[in-house]
Amino acid sequence: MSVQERKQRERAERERLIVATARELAEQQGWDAVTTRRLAERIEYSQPVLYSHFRGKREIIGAVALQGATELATAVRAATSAADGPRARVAALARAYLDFAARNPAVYDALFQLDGGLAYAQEDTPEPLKDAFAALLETLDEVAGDGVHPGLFTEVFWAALHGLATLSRAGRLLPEDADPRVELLVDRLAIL
Amino acid sequence: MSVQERKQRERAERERLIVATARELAEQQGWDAVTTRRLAERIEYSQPVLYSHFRGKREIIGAVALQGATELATAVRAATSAADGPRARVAALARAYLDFAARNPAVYDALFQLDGGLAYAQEDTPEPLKDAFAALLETLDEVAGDGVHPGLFTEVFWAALHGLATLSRAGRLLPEDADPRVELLVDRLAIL
DNA sequence: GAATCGATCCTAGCACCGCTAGACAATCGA
DNA sequence: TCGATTGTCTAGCGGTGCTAGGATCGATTC
Repeated sequence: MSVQERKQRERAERERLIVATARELAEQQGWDAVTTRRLAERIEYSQPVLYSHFRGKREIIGAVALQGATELATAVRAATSAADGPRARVAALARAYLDFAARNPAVYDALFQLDGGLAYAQEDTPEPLKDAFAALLETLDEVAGDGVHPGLFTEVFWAALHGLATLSRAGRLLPEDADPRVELLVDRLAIL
Repeated sequence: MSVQERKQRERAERERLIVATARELAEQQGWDAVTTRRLAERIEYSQPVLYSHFRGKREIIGAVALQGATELATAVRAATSAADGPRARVAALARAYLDFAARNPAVYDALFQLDGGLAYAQEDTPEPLKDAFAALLETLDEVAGDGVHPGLFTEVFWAALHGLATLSRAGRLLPEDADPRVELLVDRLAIL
């Protein structure tokens, strides 16, 4: 029994190594550089080993995405819980979100830009994704305004943040005015 | 001289054919299906012919993007000019933008999701891109609010629309509440 | 302790990708 | 009519994601 447990442990450890390496490589050189060959070489196993853990590259991206969702939720909750008052909380949320996207571009891509084979806004949506949305909802709930469904409000606010994040990163928006853009967004969307 | 002109005409015609075929194929089966081999086969020329018109696949995507930018600008202007009053104009703009993204997903991807090798928010940004932004600015200018730079306001509004467009299309948002989301966005962001 | 047998991993290769060198044919100017 | 130029194609390079099948290793059994 103990032998089997050790094997399972080692297997789980290797799976973590794969995901961590994929993430690292993606952050260093972009997802295009994350090929199954390079990934295999970095973990010092052959290519087919990857396929004994994941169905394919897509699932590896998905695994990185789930990791990212958990971290994003944590980052948002940490930022909002440290702020006083609704206005400050919403602003902190927005900054934390955009900061996460800027600091972890590859992870953000895995979450929202690439196809990680994950289900969204559905029954079988993985828990980390639901929880990340919940983290946004917790703070945005109180500023949705009367008669506005908090979920709907959160979706719109989230979409705005997502737009800012992606357009900024793609060079569609100049980075200089990032702060006033956030201020404008918070002041207009949130009802205090 | 006339012979040369005919050749130039034919060459330009073939270039249009390449772009149109790439766009068609992308809309039908997604950009992943747009390979240089398939594209060459569809236009009934060999692969290298593509490279006598474009530096590579990226430039073909860029060409589709520029076409899309022109059409997006036209669609937005048509919608806003048909609306009465600032509120109606902004709402029409938002709907026209999201409608364009939903009806031409591949073109929208070429514009904002994929790398078409185009410069944005810079000196050498191609005219169609500048004009598409200008089309948004024309209408949003009047609802930016006092003391808010219209360009900055347009960027934020655009980012919100872009977020809604991409998250909707990726299945991150359920399509049912599309209308109320737009209403909320317009009511909150625009100062009437 | 040796033999067996199953799990595990790797080598090799598939079909496809973007892109290009070099052979070939068609057309043009002299 | 002939040479030069232009245009196009065939063939192939190195890369991709993914997989079949053989080899090897280690736990189990006698």
